[in-house]
Amino acid sequence: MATVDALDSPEGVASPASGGTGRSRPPLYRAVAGDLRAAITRGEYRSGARLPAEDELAQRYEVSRGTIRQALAALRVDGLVTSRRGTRRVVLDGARVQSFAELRSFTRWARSVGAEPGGRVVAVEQGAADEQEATQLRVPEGARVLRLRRVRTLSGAPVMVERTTYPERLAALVAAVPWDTVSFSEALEQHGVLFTDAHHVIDVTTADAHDAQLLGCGAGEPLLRERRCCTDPAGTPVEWSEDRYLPGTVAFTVRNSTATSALGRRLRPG
Amino acid sequence: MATVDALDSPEGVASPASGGTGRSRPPLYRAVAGDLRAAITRGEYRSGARLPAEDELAQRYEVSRGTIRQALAALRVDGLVTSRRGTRRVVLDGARVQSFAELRSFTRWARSVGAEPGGRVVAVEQGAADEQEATQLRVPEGARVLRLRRVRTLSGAPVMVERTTYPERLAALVAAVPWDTVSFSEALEQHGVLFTDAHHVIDVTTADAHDAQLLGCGAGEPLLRERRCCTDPAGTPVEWSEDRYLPGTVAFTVRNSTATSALGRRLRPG
DNA sequence: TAGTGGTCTAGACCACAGC
DNA sequence: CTGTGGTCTAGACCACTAC
Repeated sequence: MATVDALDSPEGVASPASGGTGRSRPPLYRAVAGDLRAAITRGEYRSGARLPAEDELAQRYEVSRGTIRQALAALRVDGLVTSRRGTRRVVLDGARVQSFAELRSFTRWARSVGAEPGGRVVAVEQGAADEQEATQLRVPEGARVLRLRRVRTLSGAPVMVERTTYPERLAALVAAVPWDTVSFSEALEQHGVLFTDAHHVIDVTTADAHDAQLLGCGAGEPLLRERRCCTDPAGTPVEWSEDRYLPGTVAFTVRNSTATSALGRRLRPG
Repeated sequence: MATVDALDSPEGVASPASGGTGRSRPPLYRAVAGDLRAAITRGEYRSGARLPAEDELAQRYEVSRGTIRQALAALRVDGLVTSRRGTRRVVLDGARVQSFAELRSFTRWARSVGAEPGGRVVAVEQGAADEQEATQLRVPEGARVLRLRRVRTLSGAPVMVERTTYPERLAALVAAVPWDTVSFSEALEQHGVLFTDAHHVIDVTTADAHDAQLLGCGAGEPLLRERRCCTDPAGTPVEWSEDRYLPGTVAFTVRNSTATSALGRRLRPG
């Protein structure tokens, strides 16, 4: 059950002089959100059920209503509950929402769905930014960039070709990552590179000869394409990638609502 | 410039005994968010620039810091600004984010990008829900549903085939909408149907004979597919739709961040 | 050390849903 | 009408950044 016990997290007592950055205590509202999320997952509040009122939750968790509202806002963003003035919150049909990290990293996503992620670097090259790369990474056209091409596999079977471009500023760091590393993302994060925002564009393209060879399909066959630009907290682009998936291997899902709307349709030029 | 003037919205003085629902005054934070959004769009705060501090904004708009934070949270969700403790907010490269309504409604979206939306109903039928429809609309398999198939056009050219299924509860309402209505969404909203949450799945499919005929492409050619389920505030499904776009006409875009993550990748069964 | 955003509280009033 | 979530305020303390 959802009691205050859930808030007495072990990290409460800070062991001083610990190594690393020694993260500060996680905020209360996150603990509350986590507990409510767990209760929903556990089936304590089934799909369609009404959540307790904010005031009641505030009493139960012994926090203020504001903190409860922060927690509920998080659930709202994840599409787990509705919110309407005048009535209690209702639990939505709870498709699990992926974390930002799972979204950005093929490796993390694969692990989260219980598949075995793999990858093979097929090309690394230093080059001059073309128009698209320049625009996305916000560097001058012709600036030096590092390109990395990999085949990504699930349980050994190739499902995607990934073409990632990094700005020169990160080139040395990327080049230093062993080629057989499964997750470049995690490696870069360990070196202090922060990914905090991403912009995705999803459409259809066709396989070129190289794609066809790597994925074992025919040239000209349709592929699901995701182009993605990740930025750091200052808004500076840190990675630009074009991923091409074999049809039938993955689909992209989006949840949104009147309160939060991050998906968009885009008119293609021409 | 961003002054309090922006907050003195005309709807301040309520004309009593007006028709319709006579919406209540829009919240302050929305006015602030709108003003900041406009300032960014106007180029007053360019990409990469730092926004004023919360306290300064609070003074400038003569509202509390809490209200300013609500407004800034909205900009954050839209991917317009970053947020990091210790430094001012930074304006991100501002791709305009579409509203939920623009997202859900082809008509609204088309208008928002300055294109001329059109549509033609090619079939309306009463039928029994198949497995997918039953799951999505959360009705028993075999329950009566209303299916609507339309070709959607941009400036006269067909770009998409839309197959929408409504639960029986809405059938009468939908059937009463004139077939030449451009936006069924707006028509339904005017009759009190609320759309507040949506779940989208995006992938690739191939054109069947009917698609090919309607879109003027070859059967078997790849199409970009969006399947969408919209629910009302109580979480009850109100619409299930499968839209198939000609490649090259639209792309889907998603913005997300560590703070808000609504996009997901999904493993396809099989 | 000063500035800034993140978190949290306590209380107030309002609009809307449902009885 | 009562209960509920939405909005707003005023103030507090803390963690982190940048100087």
